[in-house]
Amino acid sequence: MAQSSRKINMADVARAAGVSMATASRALNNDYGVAEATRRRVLAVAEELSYVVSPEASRLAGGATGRVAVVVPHISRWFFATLLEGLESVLRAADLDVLLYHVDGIEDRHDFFHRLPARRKVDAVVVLAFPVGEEEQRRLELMGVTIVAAGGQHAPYPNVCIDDETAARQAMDHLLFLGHRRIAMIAAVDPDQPDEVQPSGRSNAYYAALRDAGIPVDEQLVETVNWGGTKGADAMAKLLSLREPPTAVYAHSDEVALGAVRTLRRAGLRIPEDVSVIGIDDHPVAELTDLTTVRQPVREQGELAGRMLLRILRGEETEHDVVVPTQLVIRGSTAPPRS
Amino acid sequence: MAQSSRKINMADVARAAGVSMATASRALNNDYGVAEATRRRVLAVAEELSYVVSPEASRLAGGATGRVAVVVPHISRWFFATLLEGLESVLRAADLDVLLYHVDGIEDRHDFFHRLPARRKVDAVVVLAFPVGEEEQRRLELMGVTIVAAGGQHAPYPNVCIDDETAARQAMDHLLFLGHRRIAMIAAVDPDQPDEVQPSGRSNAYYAALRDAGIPVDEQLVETVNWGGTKGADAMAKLLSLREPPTAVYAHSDEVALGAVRTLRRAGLRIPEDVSVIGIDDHPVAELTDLTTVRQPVREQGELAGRMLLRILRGEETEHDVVVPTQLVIRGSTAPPRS
DNA sequence: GACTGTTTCGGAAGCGTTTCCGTTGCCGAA
DNA sequence: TTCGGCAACGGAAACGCTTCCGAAACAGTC
Repeated sequence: MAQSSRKINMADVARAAGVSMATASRALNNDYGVAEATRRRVLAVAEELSYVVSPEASRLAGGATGRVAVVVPHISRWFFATLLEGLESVLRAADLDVLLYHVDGIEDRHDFFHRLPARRKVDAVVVLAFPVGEEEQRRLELMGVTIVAAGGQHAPYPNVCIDDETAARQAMDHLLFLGHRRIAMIAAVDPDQPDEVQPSGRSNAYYAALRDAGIPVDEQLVETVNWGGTKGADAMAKLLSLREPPTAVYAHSDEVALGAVRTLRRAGLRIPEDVSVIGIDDHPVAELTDLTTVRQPVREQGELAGRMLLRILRGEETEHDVVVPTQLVIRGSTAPPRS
Repeated sequence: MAQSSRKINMADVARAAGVSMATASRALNNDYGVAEATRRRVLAVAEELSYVVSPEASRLAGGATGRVAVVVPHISRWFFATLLEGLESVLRAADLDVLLYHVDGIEDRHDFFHRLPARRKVDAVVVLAFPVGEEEQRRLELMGVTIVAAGGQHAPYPNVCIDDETAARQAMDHLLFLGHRRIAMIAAVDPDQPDEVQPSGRSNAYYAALRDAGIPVDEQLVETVNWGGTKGADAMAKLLSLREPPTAVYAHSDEVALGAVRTLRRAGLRIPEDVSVIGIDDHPVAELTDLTTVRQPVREQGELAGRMLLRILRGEETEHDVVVPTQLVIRGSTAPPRS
């Protein structure tokens, strides 16, 4: 019997399970009003026939799409990719499909927010690792879908993130505790994000820590660069050209810190004997390069956001803001200052 | 007249333009068989009513889904994420949506090919950065959609990749040229991939290069580890415990190479004076750590795969296999052996 | 035993397109 | 004048689901 190969639909499943389409639909969607035995039978048949509902038809008829959009910048960078990885894993476990929207640069970003609302392609959107501007918020509202954020800072949506200020403070306090008083900061800004939404907790903490330690701020010790390691290297070079260079460097991220390390090494300086370096994130290469840093649980943030979304989608209550803890990881790039 | 606010559909447009739905549809889709004047009228009306076709309905009725599935392991690793980034950018520019399927581990992988969660949801699937087993190929066929591969090795589908053997050979030849004769290899295997599909070009080249140089193989100098940097560190430790340690180390990837570097540094050895280290990939951190390596254009591979797919989807001819070139990047981790 | 309430389930009406088949109208050729 | 051919267009059947509404079955209550 070489028939088949025809595309099977819900009617086939219903027939095979000996129920009506209505019941089949309810069973497949885990809807209310289906006897447990019936549901199981339908599910079994569906599995057997390796049937999947057509999202188009489902959506057309008024159901959910089973899709969620994930908006994320800079996928190729560890932090963002890892966040995505965590999120994807829980979403997919829940049988939701992930629509990936990579937005690098203001332009992309604008484009995304401008056109997504037109098409109702998803049940929800997750904004990963960047703050959402006001205009953009308005566009999102317009879609009328669930929204969740993660990895960025305080968002107007259910959100999971770290406390940047605390994390930064942990780094600074470690340096201070070691006895450093001349501490430089290499701040990183994302050139692809509008200035107004740049989170600044990591900078604030620098000043706060210094103030609390009674150390006057020397603005020469503060460098601001675009994200990315090579920029960190340049900044370090500038710092080394000061009459009185720092004994320790606090970088906004491990990548930037690594850039600084390169410059220091090339200058023949030893780490940590001559200069201490600390980063934030606990990027995998931090472990490989013996870099002291402040760890943030990245994958977990993605996972938590995913679970949060699931709960909301199910109509359950959920906390609005989740802040995950960070932790100082001491490796070989920090030590007390010489003398 | 506060009527309206009802969602307008193609029927409304057709009516307003004084044509049938059939004609409206054809006009909107730029199909054949519509008088120019009519088409313009329909388009004008649609614009006026700010009407957009419902993608769901459109697809239900027989159009393409406008989506493509991307299957990729280890997103959080630079190589995979970058490939994805390149692919996504061209796909999205072509107005295709990307459905992300992350498969880490045999299990995930099996699950994906077994359940084929993407079936009926996409027009094509792109397999990123891993070889597809025979059984898996059979499952994929089952979806009856276009398939393209990238970043893995020789695939039975249209494919873009580097020539692993050539790349590895470039690394080895560099070491050989510098005068090294005692060269170790730290080979990396992916524990998440079935053995049968592990590409081995990077290993083959080691033996071939040695043979061509007339250097006998010392199996003690070959270490095989799982992907990931810390494993590279362990392997290096083993290598250093040999009676006659290598003067140079060729690692299958930059990450593994970095692991080796850490061990060497901890042992107080200088790079490259005491030991040379070379990797493959040109991972961003290679630049930050002054690591000599063989660059492969990763983002481009993703982009090329995307364009290839686009061409196929449009029914155009396209080359079946694209091999992109690799290139030696000399930095500070390699030098002639001492004395 | 009649009645009410609760589950479980089926019929069938959409949802908004595309596309298969025709039909109509017009032009030039015979 | 008739007719074949062709471009332009219309009717209506899918497409595959969700959900409203009502029927049936059954349990519990007085």
